Amino acid sequence: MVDAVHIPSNFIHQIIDSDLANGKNGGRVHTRFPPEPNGYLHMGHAKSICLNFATALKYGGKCNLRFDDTNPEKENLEYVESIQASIRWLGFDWEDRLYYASNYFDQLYDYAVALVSQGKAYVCSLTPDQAREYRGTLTEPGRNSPDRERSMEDNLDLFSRMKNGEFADGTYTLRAKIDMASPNINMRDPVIYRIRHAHHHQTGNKWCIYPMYDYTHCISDAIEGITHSLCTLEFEDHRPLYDWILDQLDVPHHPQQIEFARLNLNYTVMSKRKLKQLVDEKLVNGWNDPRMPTLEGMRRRGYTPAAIRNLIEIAGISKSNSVVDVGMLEHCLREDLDRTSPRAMCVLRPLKVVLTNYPAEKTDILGMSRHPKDESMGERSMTFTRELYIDRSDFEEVPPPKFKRLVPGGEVRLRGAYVIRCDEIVKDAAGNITELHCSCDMDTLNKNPEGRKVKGVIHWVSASNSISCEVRLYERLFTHENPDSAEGDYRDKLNPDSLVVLSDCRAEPSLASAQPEERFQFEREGYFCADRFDSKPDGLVFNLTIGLRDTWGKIQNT
RNA sequence: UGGGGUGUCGCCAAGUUGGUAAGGCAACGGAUUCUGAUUCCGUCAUUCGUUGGUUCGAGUCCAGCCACCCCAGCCA
Repeated sequence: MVDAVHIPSNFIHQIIDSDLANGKNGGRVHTRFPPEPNGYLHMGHAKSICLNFATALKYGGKCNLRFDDTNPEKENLEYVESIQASIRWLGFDWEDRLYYASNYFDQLYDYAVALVSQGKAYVCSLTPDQAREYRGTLTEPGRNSPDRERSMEDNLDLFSRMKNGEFADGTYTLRAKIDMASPNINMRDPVIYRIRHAHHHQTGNKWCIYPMYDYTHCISDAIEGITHSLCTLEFEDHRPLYDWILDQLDVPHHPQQIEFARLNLNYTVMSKRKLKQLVDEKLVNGWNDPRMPTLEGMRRRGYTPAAIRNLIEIAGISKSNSVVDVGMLEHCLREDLDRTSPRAMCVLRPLKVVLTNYPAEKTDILGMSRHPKDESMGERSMTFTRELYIDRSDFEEVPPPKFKRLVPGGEVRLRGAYVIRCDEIVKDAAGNITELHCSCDMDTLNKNPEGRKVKGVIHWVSASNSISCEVRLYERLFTHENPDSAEGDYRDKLNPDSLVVLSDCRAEPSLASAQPEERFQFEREGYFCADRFDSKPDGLVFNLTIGLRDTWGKIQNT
């Protein structure tokens, strides 16, 4: 459990401060994160998780995990498990407070009976189509159901028979009796129970009627003693119903619902429907594809929980619909990764370099710090040999202006080793560069050459003393800032280069022991992590989490 | 054209009793650097959707207007 998540004060905390000052709730603060187990958690959920848990932490309160499992047909255990794993991974702990709305089905039923007994709810036989027609429109009031004045006795009997399984799905519903003319459509006698002969992942076949969200959520909150029920903006219109239900019933407590804006990020989609479509149409490789904004995908990609938490912190909590720039997330990521990742060298696109003046049998064992600013990470060693690999992008036969890497006749420093000069370019029959013949200035180990400045520093690996590995390079899934925008299908805005697999990269020997999910900074390239599922000791696979800031690349593109 | 919300710098976002626009991201300069990384300095809203009004004084109060988001599931 992270003990310090700082959500900066926001309008919700101001409400809580004022509640506390007024002695409301006996000084308690109790929140909950209430996912429906009908899919995997994504970045949007992370906001709610952080807000709810961090708020509890800030005020010395508690936060429950409650599965809002009132629609069995869409839910399953796999989601229940994945959701818990993701919340733990993010760094939060609900201790012994894991609940399910289905825990309350008996109480919920009793409360419904109480409502019927008070004449505040009735059994309705309208079909879904009829119900829609009776509901009216945004600008016209609805009409009362013909069943609205059914006697309390008959309602009780019918509701009990609904529960006992005497009726088929869709034949009856239980509706709250409120006001069919309300300008708020949620108040036009909303359905609170429907018949569903479906197996439930928690309650099995015990029930064939299931309570609706609006009816369930407020009562669940009340039962759990939730003080502040935080939810997203689209539920603002539901608040009157939330309060109405609790006002009718003899519940132990009346929580306050407060709404905040969802998290939106540019260059991605967040809707469950679209995410599912990407998976189903194999546009990505599953829900945990490293390009997905799901927490499982981001985890596999190498994102750190701290970076995600930090983004939520700096993005803030408000009520305005906004789109956060992924650049902010990337900033949080690099900030955390730079601090925590040991450095290593890995040549992504190898180009052989032969040091003509370096004896074939000679070798240098070079010690290099794992982190330039954190000595506690220690050192690793690399073997320097006559034949090396450098990255193809670090050599240009015809260099662009301001290029400060290797060029014909030019010098460059091999990081942590010697300064070399390119003397000869070797090409194959097709004119492709196959190797470089260079000379090594043997007097430049750990010291600068006399009388000249060598500006460029590039990374390298010994040809014989390095290991082969696969590297998966990821970019943003979409090329379009707003894939959801009106023009065109979001799938047409997918980035064709979002995944590039490099199968013969050369890594320094110390990387051989990389464990799944272990993170590194490959110097001058970016942050990588060993793939959680595919990386094996004899077949290392690294995922690019995020590249280093690339001002050179930016200069070139302008 | 019903109801509920929101509009402060390219992107987030503070601004609580009206007193003269925080911060972060991005961007742009520059310094340091054996990662074109990191770090470090500096620049970046006479203006708060808009029009009026009240006031010595308004992002903050009042009125009108405009734009955008959400709601007509027996989904959550």
